[in-house]
Amino acid sequence: MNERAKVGETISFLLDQTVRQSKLFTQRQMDQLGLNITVEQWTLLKVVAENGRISQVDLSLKAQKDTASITRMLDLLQKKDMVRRTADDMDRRKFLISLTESGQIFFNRHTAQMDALRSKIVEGLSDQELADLERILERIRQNIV
Amino acid sequence: MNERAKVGETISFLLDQTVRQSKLFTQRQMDQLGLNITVEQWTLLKVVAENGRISQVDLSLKAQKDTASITRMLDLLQKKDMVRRTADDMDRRKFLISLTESGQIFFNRHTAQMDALRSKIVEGLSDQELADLERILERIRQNIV
DNA sequence: GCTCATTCATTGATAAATCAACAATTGACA
DNA sequence: TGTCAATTGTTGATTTATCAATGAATGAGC
Repeated sequence: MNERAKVGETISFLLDQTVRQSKLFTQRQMDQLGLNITVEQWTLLKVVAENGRISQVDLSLKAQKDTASITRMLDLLQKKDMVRRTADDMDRRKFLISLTESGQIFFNRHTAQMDALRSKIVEGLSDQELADLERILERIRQNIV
Repeated sequence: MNERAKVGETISFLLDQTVRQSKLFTQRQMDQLGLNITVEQWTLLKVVAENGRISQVDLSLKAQKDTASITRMLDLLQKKDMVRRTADDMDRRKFLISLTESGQIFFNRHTAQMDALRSKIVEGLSDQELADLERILERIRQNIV
């Protein structure tokens, strides 16, 4: 391994750029489709759709985001009438987050498009390559615990 | 390919998390070492070190960042007396960016540590796996042009 | 039953990313 | 030479991430 690699040659740089540009690509496609939400907001919406009536801490675990980020993203999604916060009778510190009716409709209406975008990003990669990628990323994640 | 994968199972999510957590890991190590700059600022510093006397547009190309981000990051690095902006005699729209003396000293002093951190992230990956990773990321980048 | 540590959600400060709009220059070309 | 489009850097608005600190509520242990 070359310890004196230029910035543009390092794996971290490549990883970072790839992720950022994928997100940018997805965002622009979403804007063109007129979705009017961000990539991150879609991800959060999807987690809520998959887990309905979930607390913000659990949401932060599933989405792997800081609870502070979750709070602010939920504020925005709530303004767009996509999600609601319901007080938890069992634990008054908590809110249970769920999709609103229009949030559910929005999610259903755009899931296929979003899946297609996601597929486009890994287009042309074989199952073997995808498996390799997952394994490598897993290893990296172990390295930084 | 499963079109109905949960968020946590998608490649985009894995990529995103890996990059974010690598950055977080690196930042915390840097904080412990007392570097007092951010991961992104180090990257920019490194690009300047590699390209001395470079314009902000060229810097934005090398670092693959928006010129707006470059402007603000340079403001911060300038406050820390790491870089300077010198007026370009040939083109009065431009500044030429270079390391200050203390910026150069700082960069020299910490390069080995930063290289070590970078190595730690890909520890245990074979040359073959690194090559695979680069190829796969390259393919993804082609997909989103 | 009380106390005290923990948990949950929020807020503030700071950094970085994106887009859009802008002023000052530059340079192409009619 | 004069005009006009393009380039360079900056700023503003918005979103997301990080950490630290906070108030309210919970629950474990005495």
